Amino acid sequence: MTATVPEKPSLDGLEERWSARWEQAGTYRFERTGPRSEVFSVDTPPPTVSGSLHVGHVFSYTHTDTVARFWRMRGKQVFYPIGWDDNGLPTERRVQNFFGVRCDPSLPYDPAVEPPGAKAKQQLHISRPNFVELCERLTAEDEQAFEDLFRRLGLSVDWTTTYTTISKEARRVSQLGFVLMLGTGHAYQQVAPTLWDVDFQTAVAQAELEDREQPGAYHRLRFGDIEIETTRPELVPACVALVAHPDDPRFQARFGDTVPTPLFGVEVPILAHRLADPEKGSGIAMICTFGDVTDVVWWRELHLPVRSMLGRDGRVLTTPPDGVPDNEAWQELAGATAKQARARIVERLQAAGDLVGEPRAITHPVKFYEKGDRPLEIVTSRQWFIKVLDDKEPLKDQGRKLRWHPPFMAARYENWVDGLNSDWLVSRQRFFGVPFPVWYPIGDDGRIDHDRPLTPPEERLPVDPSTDVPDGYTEEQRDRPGGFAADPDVMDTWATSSLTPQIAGGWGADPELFRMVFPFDVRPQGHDIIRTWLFSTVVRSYQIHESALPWTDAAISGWILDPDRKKMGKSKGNAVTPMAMLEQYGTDAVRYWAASARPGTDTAVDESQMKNGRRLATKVLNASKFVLSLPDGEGPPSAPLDLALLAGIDKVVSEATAAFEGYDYARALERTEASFWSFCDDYLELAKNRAYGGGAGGGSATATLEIALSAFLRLFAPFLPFVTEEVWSWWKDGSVHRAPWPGEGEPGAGAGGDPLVLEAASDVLRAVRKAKSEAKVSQRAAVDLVVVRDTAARLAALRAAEPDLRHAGSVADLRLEESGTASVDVTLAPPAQSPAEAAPG
RNA sequence: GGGCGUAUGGCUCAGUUGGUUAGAGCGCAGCCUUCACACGGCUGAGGUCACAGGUUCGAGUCCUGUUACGCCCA
Repeated sequence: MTATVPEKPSLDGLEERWSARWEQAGTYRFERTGPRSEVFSVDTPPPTVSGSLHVGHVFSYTHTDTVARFWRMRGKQVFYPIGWDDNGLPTERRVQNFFGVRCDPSLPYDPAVEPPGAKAKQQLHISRPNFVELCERLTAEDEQAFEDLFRRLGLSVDWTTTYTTISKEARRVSQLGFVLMLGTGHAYQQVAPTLWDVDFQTAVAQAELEDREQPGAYHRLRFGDIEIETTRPELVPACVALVAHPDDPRFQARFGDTVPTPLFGVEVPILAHRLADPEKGSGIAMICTFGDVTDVVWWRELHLPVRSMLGRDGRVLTTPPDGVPDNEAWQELAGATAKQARARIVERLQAAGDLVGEPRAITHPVKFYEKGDRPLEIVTSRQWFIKVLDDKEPLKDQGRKLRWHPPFMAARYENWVDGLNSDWLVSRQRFFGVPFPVWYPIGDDGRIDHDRPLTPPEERLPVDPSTDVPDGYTEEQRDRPGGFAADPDVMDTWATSSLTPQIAGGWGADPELFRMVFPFDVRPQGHDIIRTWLFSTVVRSYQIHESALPWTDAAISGWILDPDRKKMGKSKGNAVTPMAMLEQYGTDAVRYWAASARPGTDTAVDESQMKNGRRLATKVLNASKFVLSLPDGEGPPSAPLDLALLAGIDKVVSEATAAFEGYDYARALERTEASFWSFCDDYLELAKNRAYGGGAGGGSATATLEIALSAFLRLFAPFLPFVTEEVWSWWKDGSVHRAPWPGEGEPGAGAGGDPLVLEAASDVLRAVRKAKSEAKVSQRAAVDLVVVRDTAARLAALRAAEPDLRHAGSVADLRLEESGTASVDVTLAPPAQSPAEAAPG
């Protein structure tokens, strides 16, 4: 072939070489040509850069990349940006420790601030804009590490379109989304009891909860003549009522009575409510403000007073709630953590004779913030919410309209929406995040008027209300009577990352781009964040973009497990470094492993699969070298064996294409790979002699080899981008990754060959090899006679490839006999004879 | 408690609407240094497809139940 084949082709060093070339040539650059229908847009997950790199990144991002590469070869303009999620708690904590600073949103911006560093004895308090600057400085380094990995992994993202979730542009989009939803009433604020993390001192949303089984104990307490059971005896001072099921005969006569709380003697009513479980404990429970979410329901529905006893730091307040005596028992609790308070009050209850029997140990599920270490408490505070409960049904419809890959993942979404029990709480009492673009007027009496929030016009966004001033006010009026006050909170991370399609697509800033890419084609992501990222993105698009879905397809990838099939976690010390893996096996090999995993399937790290991937890449290199060092093909293919091969390739192409269209990259790879191995093992051996120029049909063979190689390289290109590009560069202009996907209209496509010719010849060849193998002789050993008995149809097919078969097996005499029972008998030449003398021809 | 998924050779997995001797890789065994390939090739051993019923001419594949494991939700 007209090609420049290296003497000794190698896989080493391909990554550096081709990554640089692709960057230089803009191979993966998104071009704004053509309409939306010719664009394939990917809403890529922005990884949390403050976390560590792990194999999971390599895994799922490879899946997306194979699909993006497929569509690029299909002629689409691929919009494949990537973002870095630097917004949120993980970054906040890292920056505090790294720079020795603490954010104080009440401070003004100081352009000359000097962070003291990690070793500082005292944390320096700095303004929110200063803090954000430091976050940006630190995350820039982290982002570089991610970018290095993803480039090494060969992701075909367009590196000119990266974004970060704390960038000015992301803040603009995030705030714009909020302001619009405030205008439509989808966002609202409310003073309400909410789940609260006492360590982070912030409210948390339903989506961030997790139940953890915790040891606890039922304590049977005496309230007058009634005995209740509780796992949280320390909340007795916060008790506002007792509650039993309305149908419970044990308590029906008592509804309306009051009983005194132990130790404090506060009279509380006995009430009826359907949520009281007669089976649980003594059948009657105490309602405290607030011990758990059921307390909140009871409190609301039974119109009970509030007796709060825990502060935002999770400690008992110094002064008792209204109506509760400031007695010795209280003073012993004041200032204690919930855990300490429990131990103290149990002792006192015991001494007072109000504890019946011994506490009964149990394990029960307790709600935690997923990033938290202590059980959540419930405190009353002012928070921002986004309405979702009102839209449950339409949001479920949105989920049904989405094409899920694999389809069963849709159930996760539907389950979650069904289980929603509160609106989406989006405010966080933290610093590093997108601030709410809101101020409040302060009355002349100094009271903040939360009912009349002031928002900036769209063109002023993004703003930081802690340093920016609402229209019509001056900085001097900040926090003064008659002036204004900034909303102190920031948005939940998901409130911003729920807008990644809008951020990446330039919503509100680049209408041309937005029209070309939105709604996106696909959201690839893990199933662990269906309830957060996927759900919240659906909500935002539904509410902002007139009921639009943000994408048509959701490709859900599984989790990566360590080799022992345990969940891969950096804390467990079992995480394999992805860069080391890429260096050891080569990128193509690691991608092969990742792409072998079925969509949505949890997958173990399997180095043997990477070895196999490397073997495949090497095979591609060697087979290509062989094909490309042959004489030029003189087409078109005409020999029956050659047409049979091409028919097989047609089939593989259509299977791989269909698989890719359904996001089943793994099937596409499997089909291609299986076909490629039989191409190498069987077809190549059978066609070799003709290709070298021996016998008739040499031109057909070389033309066929050329067509086949071209197709295989392109079929493999999404999976093995480096080795395929390397080989492509030996004989073609341009990048294989911009070459058209094989299909109809190709040379050799639809030539109408009979696959049986290749199949029958391969079967006989295999039998010959087996005979030689069992006789422990070289595969080059001569065969005197092969007798094939088979059906007329198969013999006819075989006859069409007879010279090829005889050359490939060094067979002197081939006899074909029609028979009902198929068999192949191989008679080797006598061992005394040397191979050279026995060679046929 | 509700939902989803998985169960196939020693290991990791494929098996698309039910159809001829259930496939691959790794591992294992044997052979071959062959003019594309020893960072290789060829050949082979190894499976009552979790269990029990059922539908069917025919079930790894469909239905029912059971068990085990994983995940999501409450």
